[in-house]
Amino acid sequence: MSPDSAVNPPTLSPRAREIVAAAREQLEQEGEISMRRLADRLGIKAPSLYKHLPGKPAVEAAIISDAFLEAAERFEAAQTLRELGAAYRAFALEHPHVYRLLFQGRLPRERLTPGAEARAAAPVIAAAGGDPDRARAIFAFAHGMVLLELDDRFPDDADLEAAWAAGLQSLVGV
Amino acid sequence: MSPDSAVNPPTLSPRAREIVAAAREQLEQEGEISMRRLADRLGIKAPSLYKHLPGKPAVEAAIISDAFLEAAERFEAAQTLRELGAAYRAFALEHPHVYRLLFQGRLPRERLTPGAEARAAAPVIAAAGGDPDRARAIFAFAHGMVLLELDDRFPDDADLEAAWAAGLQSLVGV
DNA sequence: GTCTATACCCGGATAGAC
DNA sequence: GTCTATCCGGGTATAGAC
Repeated sequence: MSPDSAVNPPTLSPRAREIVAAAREQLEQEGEISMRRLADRLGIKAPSLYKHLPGKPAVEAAIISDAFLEAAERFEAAQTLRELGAAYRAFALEHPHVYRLLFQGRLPRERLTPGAEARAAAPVIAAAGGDPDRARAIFAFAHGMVLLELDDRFPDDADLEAAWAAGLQSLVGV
Repeated sequence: MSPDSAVNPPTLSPRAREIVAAAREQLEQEGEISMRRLADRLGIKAPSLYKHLPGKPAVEAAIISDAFLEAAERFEAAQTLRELGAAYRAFALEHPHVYRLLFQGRLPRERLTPGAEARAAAPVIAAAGGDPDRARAIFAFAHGMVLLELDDRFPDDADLEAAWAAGLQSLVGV
């Protein structure tokens, strides 16, 4: 067996990569992916997309794998837990729709680049000092803060910096 | 002006109440509301629904208002923060789709029964000792934990009781 | 191989007849 | 109060032209 006989994910053709790039753009700009509008964007008809990728879930999986690695790089650059929290929030606010694709709903793990999810998670685990329960609590706090902010759940005058500081200080004792 | 001249929400007719009850059932059982299947459930055609309620968002808003009050009653019964956390998680696990309707995405506040959202939030604020930053951090933690659990984001062998305990202990110092 | 046209099924919603 | 007919928007499968 050759090394790239891996089933997940199938290696993408150059044309498929172009489609995925356009889909990422569409997601960022429109907030969702529509196969029909994605085809418009590329100047082709919707069914043509299916010659390059098996369907919408495959397009999403490719975006997810890429974005996990992108996010991981930013998280790895953080030196302190406070920086990690800030990096996490910044990524979510800069790419809200991509954030939701990565962290909301069930993850199609079978379709993802192996290791991509784990690499994004690693900095959080490290910051928790190796305690998995604490790491999960910190992750849940950050995820909850980001989603509540993206979903406009906090009052307009809420001091979110202070809430982040309060949470991180309590959870990690910084 | 009479007391019930309130614009939000419009008082529902008995028939509309029946429709909303059926929609709640559908949401719990199927995980989503479809106006077509909702009509099937009631033995009528989809367009007939629109004679009683203006559309799907109105159906959802009625369910949300009811469910906020339902959840509030359960949260108010909690005596300690540990109990409140347990009550929060239990509600989410018993009614996962309703939970998402209540707490995920933008809330159609204009359509809701006034005060319903605030009443569900009050016990959390009280448990935080009146500190709004801390209350937001606790809420974010609980929301994140619940969503990550519902979305199957934790490993199967994760000890979620321990993660809840770790988070609540840190955040409130119990 | 790459595209197109067509069509199917699902969804929410509206107009107008009974 | 309910109906039928209809529109628009999705994802996607198939057939066939180039």
